[in-house]
Amino acid sequence: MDNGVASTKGEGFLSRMALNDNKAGMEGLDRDKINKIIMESSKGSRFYENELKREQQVNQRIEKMMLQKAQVTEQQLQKAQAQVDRMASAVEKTRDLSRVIVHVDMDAFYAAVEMRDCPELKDKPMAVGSMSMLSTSNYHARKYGVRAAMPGFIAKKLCPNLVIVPTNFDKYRAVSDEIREIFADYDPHFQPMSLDEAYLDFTDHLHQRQHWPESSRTHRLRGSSATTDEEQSELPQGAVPEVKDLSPILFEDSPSSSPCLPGSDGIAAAPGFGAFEVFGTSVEEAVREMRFRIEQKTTLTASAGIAPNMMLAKVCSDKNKPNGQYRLPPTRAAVMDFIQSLPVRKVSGIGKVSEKMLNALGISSCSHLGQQMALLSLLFSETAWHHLMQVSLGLGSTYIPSHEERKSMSTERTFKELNKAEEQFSLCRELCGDLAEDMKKEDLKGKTVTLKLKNVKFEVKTRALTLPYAVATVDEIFAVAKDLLKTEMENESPQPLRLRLMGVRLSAFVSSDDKKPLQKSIIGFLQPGKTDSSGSVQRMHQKPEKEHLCNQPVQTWTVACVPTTQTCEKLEEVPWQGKHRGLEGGQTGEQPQQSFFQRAQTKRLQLKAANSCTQVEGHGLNTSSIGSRAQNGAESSARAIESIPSDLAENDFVAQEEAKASTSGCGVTASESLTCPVCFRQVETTDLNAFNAHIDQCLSESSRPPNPSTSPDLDFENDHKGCKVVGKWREECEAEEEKAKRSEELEVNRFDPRLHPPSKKDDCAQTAFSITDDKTVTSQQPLSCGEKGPVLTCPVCQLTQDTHDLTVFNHHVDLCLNQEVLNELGERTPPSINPPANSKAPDRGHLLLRQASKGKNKRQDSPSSPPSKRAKGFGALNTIDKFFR
DNA sequence: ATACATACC
DNA sequence: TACTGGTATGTAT
Repeated sequence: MDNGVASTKGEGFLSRMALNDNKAGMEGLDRDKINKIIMESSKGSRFYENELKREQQVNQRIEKMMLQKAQVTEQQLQKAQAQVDRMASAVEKTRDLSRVIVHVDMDAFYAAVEMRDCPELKDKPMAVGSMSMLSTSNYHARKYGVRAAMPGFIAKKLCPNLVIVPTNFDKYRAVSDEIREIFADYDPHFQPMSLDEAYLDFTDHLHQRQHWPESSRTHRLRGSSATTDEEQSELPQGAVPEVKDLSPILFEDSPSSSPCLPGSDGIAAAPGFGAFEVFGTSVEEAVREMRFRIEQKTTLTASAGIAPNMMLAKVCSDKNKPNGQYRLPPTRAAVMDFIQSLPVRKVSGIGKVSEKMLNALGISSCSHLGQQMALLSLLFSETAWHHLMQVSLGLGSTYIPSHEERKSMSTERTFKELNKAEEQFSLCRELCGDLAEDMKKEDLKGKTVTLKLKNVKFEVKTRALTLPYAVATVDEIFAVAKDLLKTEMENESPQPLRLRLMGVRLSAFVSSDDKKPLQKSIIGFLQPGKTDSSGSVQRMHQKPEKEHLCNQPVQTWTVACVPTTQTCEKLEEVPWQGKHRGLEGGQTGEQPQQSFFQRAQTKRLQLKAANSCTQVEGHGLNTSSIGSRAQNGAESSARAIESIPSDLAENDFVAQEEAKASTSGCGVTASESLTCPVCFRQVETTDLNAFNAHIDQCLSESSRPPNPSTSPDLDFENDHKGCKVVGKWREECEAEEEKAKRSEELEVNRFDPRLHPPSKKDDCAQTAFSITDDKTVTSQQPLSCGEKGPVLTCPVCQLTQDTHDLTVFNHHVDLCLNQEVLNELGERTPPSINPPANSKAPDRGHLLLRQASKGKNKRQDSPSSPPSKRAKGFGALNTIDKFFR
């Protein structure tokens, strides 16, 4: 506004507040009038004030961008253009039009369910939600500008007759289960994005379908029995018109007619009734059939998009909404034509803010996107402009990635102002309880606790702390969360926190046994020669139906642009359940014959568990120092490794791969197709540019750190013979392996002699085990090196450690254990790996000491002051401490 | 690692 | 009576 940015759109009000008429059912509305009402309802509210602030932040961001743009020289632009062109043509070669991806989306789902169950509502404008917030609205209501994510009270102003129905998730979930059963018939590995939405890969179904007899493509109209029932009995009241009547929503101007209406193709005219419909073998017929079955089963309609990739399918499903479908033919011409006029905002992943930034650059449609790519590459981050380039070319994921394990779990609640410390703490505890319950259901533990606070001015804060161990119980979570909360109170003191929302989240999951992913990657790295086969074995474990993917160019990095939202509800289906499949038999404690190292590992895990318990109980926590100490050399070196691939992505990958192929025994394979060292699939090209582009894509995804929870550490369970193929673990192993292979630097980092223990023996025979039985030793209260404490002796290298910090100590043991594995495997591995036991290492004790003290520096109070004392130190918070006695 | 912002349903 | 809740990811520090 002041800076002239907002005026680029010619609107006098906040763009963030304005009606989003992007969605279906919102065409041809009186936007100005609606926006006026929205503004009037909002103006002056704290919410509005906060939106104003955020709007200005966005404007500043845009201003900054424009300044940058102004400084771009013609020369830079030309250079960028050349790069963009090269990239584009390389990426172009990875285009795959062979898959048939379908995105299905129920029409106004919650509202439709409610209307179905309450016919009174059918002709009325209605919405599901509350006076505070609406989840969705029916199409009647949309005509008034009433839509999802709008507060009910504003909706009421737009449409005084609006009926608001409270949400009933159990019901939606039940319906969702019904439609998912149908989805599974077309793609058993369909990916639900929420209760009402899913991606399906129809490719396989269509191949089979070609040979299906007509009877298998015949479906009954509205019967109580299953739709695939072959029985030829006539329905008592199966007349065609009734179908339309039963439909919960009347779409007068629906772009496509209901499949069972007269006039549709393939109606099987059972005399007089038309009780059956036969569907053809084409994609469109198959999708129509699926939608038909959904409607027959649930009385609800769905829309679908058919396209060669996920991004396009998503856009297409919106095209003929409601109750319609749209197919984008799998030709480059059709795709490019479709893309040109597509508003950027329609693309999943480009939201309000991105749209506004692009608009400021004169970009509103995808054709502009392509035209401005050079500029975008200079102004946007690499991931961002790569994504935009994909979009501009109409590219997207051609396979539907299965959801991995969840990465976080949280609970949050909004309430009327809460400003009493005691109430805030008790609420916090309640939230922790809820979260703990949910965590238990999925048998998860996490190391990072995040507290989220929103004050009455709608300002949101998050405060996080990462522990050296994983937690899951109320007490454990609360022990951390309450300290985070306390800290915030102190910061605000003497004013009270005036909260309107509080939330608690757990992340940095670790499998229930608190295992670590790091070690197995080393095994994977060392495993000789069987990379290719193990790759496919893994895939058979994971997703056998996707074997064909091996021959596909996979635009892995575009996955990031695909919506990855789970659901709105905690009890939603959890695809990640069963992630331990195939691992159960290999748990540490169940091994009949454990090696010394296995026992050591077991013991260490027990120790960790014990620590978590001790820490939660009693001793006032000094949690603020824990997180900073969680790092040590091992972890930082792991991070260094992970950062390498992205750096390398800048260079010529192929050359490096080829150089290494002889020693690593993998990488470039046959002459007419190349094996991607990241995703391990065959890329059917001999063009190195195309191949490099493919790898770049894969890298930008794989350079993300692996999810610890996907990788229970089986290094010892699998004995030291190498990488056994066990479920997902293998997948991780492979990914790590690939990263490791990429550079000699990796070896340098990974096997930095400084990280390896000297092999000389120490005469101190005391083992860690006897020590760790001492319950006074916890990583919670690390003793500085100068302090007296039990001596810690590494059970592997037998050396006394110059630390009393169990975190540091455990990492040392980890390293030693790794070393053992390396030594053993090293005998069967190319000599490029030095047996580090022989290397002359700098004083390890010194190294650890340095790390320990680095952590100590971050402590806020003296290490010698017991945490319990510190907890009592808040004069202003006496009542709080009392509260927690 | 932490904080914040953006996005999706 | 006055603007959600759950999850993921990107960006900056």
